[in-house]
Amino acid sequence: MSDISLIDRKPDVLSEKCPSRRVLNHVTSRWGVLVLIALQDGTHRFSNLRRRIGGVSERMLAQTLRVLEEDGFIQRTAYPVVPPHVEYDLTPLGQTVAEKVHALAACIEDNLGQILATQDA
Amino acid sequence: MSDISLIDRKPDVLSEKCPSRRVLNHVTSRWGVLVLIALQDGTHRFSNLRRRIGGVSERMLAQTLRVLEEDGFIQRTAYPVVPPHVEYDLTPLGQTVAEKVHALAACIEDNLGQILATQDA
DNA sequence: CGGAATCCAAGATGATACTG
DNA sequence: CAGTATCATCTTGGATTCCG
Repeated sequence: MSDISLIDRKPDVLSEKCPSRRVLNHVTSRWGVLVLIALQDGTHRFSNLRRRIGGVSERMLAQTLRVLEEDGFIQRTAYPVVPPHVEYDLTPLGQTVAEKVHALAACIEDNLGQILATQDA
Repeated sequence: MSDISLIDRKPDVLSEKCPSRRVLNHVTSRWGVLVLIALQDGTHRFSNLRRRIGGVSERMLAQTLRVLEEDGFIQRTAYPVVPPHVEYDLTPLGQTVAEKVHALAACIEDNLGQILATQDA
């Protein structure tokens, strides 16, 4: 007797236990979304990213970068010099995901007028 | 002297004060993503949705539905009968957004194998 | 059935100070 | 520069109870 959860044929975010949901949460986290978008135009250093993403704290930026690196979306490159020099890039997979995230954000930006009007009504 | 923040020419999620970021947070919230995906195949009732989205509590489902309705992504229709009968649908704008969200989720589901392998390494 | 209200636990986030 | 450690806070989320 086969157990579908063991075979795990097809990931499904609607299923409570599916690991895809955890990854999705990383990507759609408050700062994860913005980091992916900010990295779309190429390599960035830590403080550069921090300036680019309005309102993010050092702590949350570092944490978000670490999580997204663990998932394989971000490539971290540290040059052993002083003062430290660390660069962040999207991996190929990261670029794919970033495109989707960016499309979503753009969609919201494009319709923001309508959305805000709806809320007022 | 023009104030760009007042003119608000172009919404930008990377800007701390931009209202688009608030909306983006609603859409990418833990349950918001899943509600939008679950509603893609048409009308659903409350308890139906609750069963479909693994792990969501009544409280969070109700709250998420309300927020997404306020943003104009979801249409709520209550029939004045007893017992109560309430239906939820995506609005046209909601469908647009749901497509982007679904594309993102599908992208993660498709690459889940690679992602999990990366994490183990 | 479809919620709203309350209470409480857990996790996310931030400010600050410190370090290699 | 690029973080980490610590502590305080603020938000999220869940369980339960009650209601039209």
